[in-house]
Amino acid sequence: MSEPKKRPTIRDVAKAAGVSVATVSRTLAGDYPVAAATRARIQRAVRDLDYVVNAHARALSGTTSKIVAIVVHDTTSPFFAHIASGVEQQATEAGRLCLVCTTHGDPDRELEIVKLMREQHADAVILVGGVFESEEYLERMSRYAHGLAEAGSKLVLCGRPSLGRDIPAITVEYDNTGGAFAATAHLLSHGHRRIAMLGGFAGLTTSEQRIQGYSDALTAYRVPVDPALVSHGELVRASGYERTSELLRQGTEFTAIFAGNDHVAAGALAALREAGKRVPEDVSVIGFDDTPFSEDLNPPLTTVHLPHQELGRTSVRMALQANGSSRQHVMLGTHIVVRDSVAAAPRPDSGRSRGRA
Amino acid sequence: MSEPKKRPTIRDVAKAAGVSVATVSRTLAGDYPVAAATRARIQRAVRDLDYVVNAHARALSGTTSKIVAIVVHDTTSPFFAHIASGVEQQATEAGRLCLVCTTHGDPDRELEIVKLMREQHADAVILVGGVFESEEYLERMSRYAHGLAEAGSKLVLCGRPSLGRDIPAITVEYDNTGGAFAATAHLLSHGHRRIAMLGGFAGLTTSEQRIQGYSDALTAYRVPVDPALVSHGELVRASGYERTSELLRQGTEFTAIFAGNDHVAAGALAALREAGKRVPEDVSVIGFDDTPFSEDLNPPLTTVHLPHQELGRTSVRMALQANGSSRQHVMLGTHIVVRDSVAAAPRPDSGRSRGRA
DNA sequence: GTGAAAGCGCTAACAT
DNA sequence: ATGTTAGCGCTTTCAC
Repeated sequence: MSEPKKRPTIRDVAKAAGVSVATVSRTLAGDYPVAAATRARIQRAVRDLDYVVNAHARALSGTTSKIVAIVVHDTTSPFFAHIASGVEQQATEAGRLCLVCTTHGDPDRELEIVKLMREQHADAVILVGGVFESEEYLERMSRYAHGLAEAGSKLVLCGRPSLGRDIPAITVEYDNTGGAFAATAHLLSHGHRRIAMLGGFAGLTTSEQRIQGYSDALTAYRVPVDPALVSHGELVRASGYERTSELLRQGTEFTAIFAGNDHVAAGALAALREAGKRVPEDVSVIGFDDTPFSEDLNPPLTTVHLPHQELGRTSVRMALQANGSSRQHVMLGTHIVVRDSVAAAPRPDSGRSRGRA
Repeated sequence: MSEPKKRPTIRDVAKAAGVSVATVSRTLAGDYPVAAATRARIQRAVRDLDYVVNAHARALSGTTSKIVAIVVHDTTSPFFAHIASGVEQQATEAGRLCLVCTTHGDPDRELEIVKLMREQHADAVILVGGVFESEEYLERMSRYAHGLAEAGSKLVLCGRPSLGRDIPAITVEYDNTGGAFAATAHLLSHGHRRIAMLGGFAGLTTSEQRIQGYSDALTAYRVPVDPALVSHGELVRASGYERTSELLRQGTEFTAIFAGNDHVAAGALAALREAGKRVPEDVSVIGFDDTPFSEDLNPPLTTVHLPHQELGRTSVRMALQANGSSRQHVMLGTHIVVRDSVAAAPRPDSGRSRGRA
């Protein structure tokens, strides 16, 4: 076991090139007039010694950390994965490294992570996805925002609602309510009136917005909202499966399902199939997210497309733009992707669907 | 715009608590005897000032950077996403932050990233997935390994073959060849003899191994390998779709498909369906990966399960274990998940499949 | 165009 | 148990 011979420092390079460390630093930074000959000697030394700067030393002496942090609930869900991908790409283009952390939806963990990000002096911290907007949340977020701002980091809220003028945070949202409205209206315009809504956890901002869009659409069509048709739960496949099975078991009447996201839709599809219901002949299903696998579901899923990548890229862009004030607000659009899971509502007397009353 | 009032430093805390910086440092580190009263005063000061350490300063003065880096081709593919998730979780449990970078399969980009990781003094650098094993690759990887080792980082090769004793790198593989063998044997044991292999890019380590497993199984069953049945390409859905369509168009005879991964399988399924072939009655299909959406394909896909999460976790664990030498080697197992896409080969004269000769 | 030197905020000896 | 101090490796005035 040979001594881990210490890495060369800028001083070693300076010595090897016969110049001062200042000159080496300037040459490496590239933003300063340096004689061509000197530069060449330095670059040679760098190569010979296999020198790389120490990012911590650099970050410590003033300049930026070159790090962008993104915090998500979970990295494997396509919703987060695609947003993260957008962040990563844009960060890379901006010469930044990308730190990824997960909270699994735990607010305390989120708090802890934001603290870690402050320690890292990340250039930007991007908080993604829904949260429970309690009083406590507001207060906490306000502290985050200030702490980060003082540490010189930009805070961006991605896919979660704006907090208003007094808090230094950039907001990059997608039109959640609008998307849910469109999805519901799509079903409504196909003649469906009994539409089950498989929502997310009650209280979570994203869930509430989607349910809001659902209600708004119903109201616009003068269809009363039946509480028996809306349920809350985790937006995962198993939950979609269970909630749909339960609806069927209870004998609740419905001709369409608006799933809180595509995972839930996949579960609903499976439950329906198992119960012998045909989609879309007996029951129509519409999803939310438009993740890549949606087109391979059985049948291919009609769903609402969210601009995941763009959400991520925009977040980074806003945070990093030089003259950017904190507290900007952008809202990205959504649109429906029509595939094969929605059809006209079956005639009420056709008897295939629920009870022949 | 108020002055960005500078963040408090350890010195401010020391002053506020009426102690020396050393005491503060020790208290915060927690690994040193400090009088209860003193500790309390310090913690109070920390809270009052909203102090957080500067990770760069800490990293600079000797100790570790608390960072684990993972480099993947692409973050959105479930294969990488799930491995990354395992890495992230284990890193978090070990009190590390997780840096994620993507190469999009570009070896030069990989080189660049490894350099960045050296700058960051990451505790561990985990390179994930297949590579093109050229001479150049070997040489390059050897340089990586030494550069990283000198910077005090552990290098782990995850899901790529070991490089042998002389290179300081930990290898965490899954049984790629074995998995491919099992998949092919599964088809063979169902009576299939004409099995199309939709492989990955030629030259990529992972592709070669899977094709090797395929050939080995065929050979074990004394079935000749027909080059017309094996193709190379990107392991994405579109490629699976196109290659399958092409096979059909050419009139190549086959009763089963071994897809290089589940995305390719999804594409193959779509192409088959479009061509009026039933799966598994006319053609059987087996995938590779077992990503969550596989069970929702039409029909639910029989596939080879890879221990993604475990691969990630193990990589971190090996790299971080105190007494761990560099250059260990672990191989994780795989297994077949049976669903509905494989059935007995159709009787050759049943006429449903390819040419009635 | 180049050098000298003062930190950046922290940890780890080394004292006491 | 606590304090003093010397760096860690780099950037950045300020001189020349």
